[in-house]
Amino acid sequence: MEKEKFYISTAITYTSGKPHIGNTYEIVLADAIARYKRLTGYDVYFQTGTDEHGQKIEEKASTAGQKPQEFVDNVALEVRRIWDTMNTSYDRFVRTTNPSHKEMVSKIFKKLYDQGDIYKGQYEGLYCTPCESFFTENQLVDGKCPDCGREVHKESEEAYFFKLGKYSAWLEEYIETHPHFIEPESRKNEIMNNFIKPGLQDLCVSRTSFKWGVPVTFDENHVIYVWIDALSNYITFLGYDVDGNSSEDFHKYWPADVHLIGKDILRFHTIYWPIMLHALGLEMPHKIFGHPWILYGNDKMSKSKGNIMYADDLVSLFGVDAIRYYLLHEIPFSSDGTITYELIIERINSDLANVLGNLVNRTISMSKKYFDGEILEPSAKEEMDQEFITTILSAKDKVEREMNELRISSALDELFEIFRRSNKYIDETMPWVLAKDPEKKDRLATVLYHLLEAIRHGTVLLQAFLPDTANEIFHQLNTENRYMDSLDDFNGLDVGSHLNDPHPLFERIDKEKKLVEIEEMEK
RNA sequence: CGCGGGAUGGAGCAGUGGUAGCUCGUUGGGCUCAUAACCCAAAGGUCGCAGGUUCAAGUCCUGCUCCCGCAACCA
Repeated sequence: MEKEKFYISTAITYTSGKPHIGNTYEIVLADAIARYKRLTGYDVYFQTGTDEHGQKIEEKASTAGQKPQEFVDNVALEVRRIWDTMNTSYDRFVRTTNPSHKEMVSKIFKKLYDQGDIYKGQYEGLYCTPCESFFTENQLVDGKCPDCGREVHKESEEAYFFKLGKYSAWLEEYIETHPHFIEPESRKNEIMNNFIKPGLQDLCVSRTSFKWGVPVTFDENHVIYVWIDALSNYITFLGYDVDGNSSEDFHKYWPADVHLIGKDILRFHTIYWPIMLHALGLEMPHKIFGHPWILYGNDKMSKSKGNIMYADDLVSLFGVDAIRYYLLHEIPFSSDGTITYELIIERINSDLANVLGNLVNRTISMSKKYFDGEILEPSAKEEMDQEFITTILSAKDKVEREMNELRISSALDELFEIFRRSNKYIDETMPWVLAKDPEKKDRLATVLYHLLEAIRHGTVLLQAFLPDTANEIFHQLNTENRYMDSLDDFNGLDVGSHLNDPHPLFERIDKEKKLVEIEEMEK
């Protein structure tokens, strides 16, 4: 039977600078979903990358004394390095400066122009001559240019516009008849009430104020609006062709199942993008999910506040899986989450070191001590085991339910219930007491089998979230049985096989000491 | 009255109108296989404020206070 496909994308990162932990959250979130879908048997296509055009980049490059291409090459490399540091399993890393992408964006623009969805008109706005920039009424500071403080004046210039208004009613109806198209729901309401219901204005989709972008082929003074360029990445890199010669991959994977994006760019993905697709006669993505932000304490991360955390620094302090765990578990589904060093340390100690790490360590140690690490037949089941086993077996469906709603944090909670319940089972069965009575040897072997098998169940699911840790546990268990379908039964470990030596998975962190260390480092 | 969200024990969050839950932290106890870890128990909440509907409201309605986000071509 052919596998069902699953296409997930992150937004492409704007290459104006190094991405911080908040930007990195998105790729990790997408990665957990992608890994989980692969684990459960989907043919997954996971795309991420960088958005490399626009005025801001042109300016940044110039400040850095570099050519724009040189500048974005460096940033893209940095982005990719961070994505790799986070151990994310994207299938393709795309860059909008790719020549075939640019060519297709031009063609898309041309097609929309030819069919009358894009037209040439006049852009009117408040213009600051020295800064060569247009501003809106709201952007002005005391009625003057927010950048230089000088007077602005009304000016108009030629520009191309996209007829959003024409599709306004269609979009409104589409969103209303597809309740899961935009999530979380609060975001949907925001978009509907603020933008769609009042009626959409035509969007200015060309610029003449800078050069770093995809040119309008039939009018060389104009550069295509960066969002048209950026959004197209979801189809161009899959092999979409405007002339009807799209690739096999395109037919196979489009429409996307999930566009995972930050809540700040929801507008572009829920208005411009669907309308573009509709105008091109393409299907809609199934779901656009606007994830929340990560705040440092109560503040938004920003350079001016000096409170930016970077993924690579955090990883060198705490390890990849600890950071992955924090991001995946601590950020709520629809409201902004918080990150601080204290919270990271608390989470590592209580969940990873105590609940998970210590469980694996004590279980394997007992097995080593009592049976030299050999896995023996669980031949002495007792009444009390049933409830334990049932709990372990039920975790898979609970995790599935949460993952289908993209509630990653709740899925992890359900998964960790396996480890929590196992720690309790140790106290209920007291293996160290059984070990003192030679007649209880079969019972002891059974208890240990149950524990090891429960750990294996948890670890199979854990692969989606903490892949390195899962690999290490499988190694210690000395098993290759890491597939989802092995979770329907409770007999996945080979009797007669031997465990490898236990190694702590996560060291407990001395909070005070670590915080001092971090403070020293930041000086 | 621009729109949307939020206000629940020390912290972070769940909560379909019917005895207020979870994780962490705190306190006491237990155990000793294990990473001072694990298990049990307890303390701790007038569920932002004021009204209303209902046999019954954290959950519905109205008003108010405070916090956050969005407000269009800036990616």
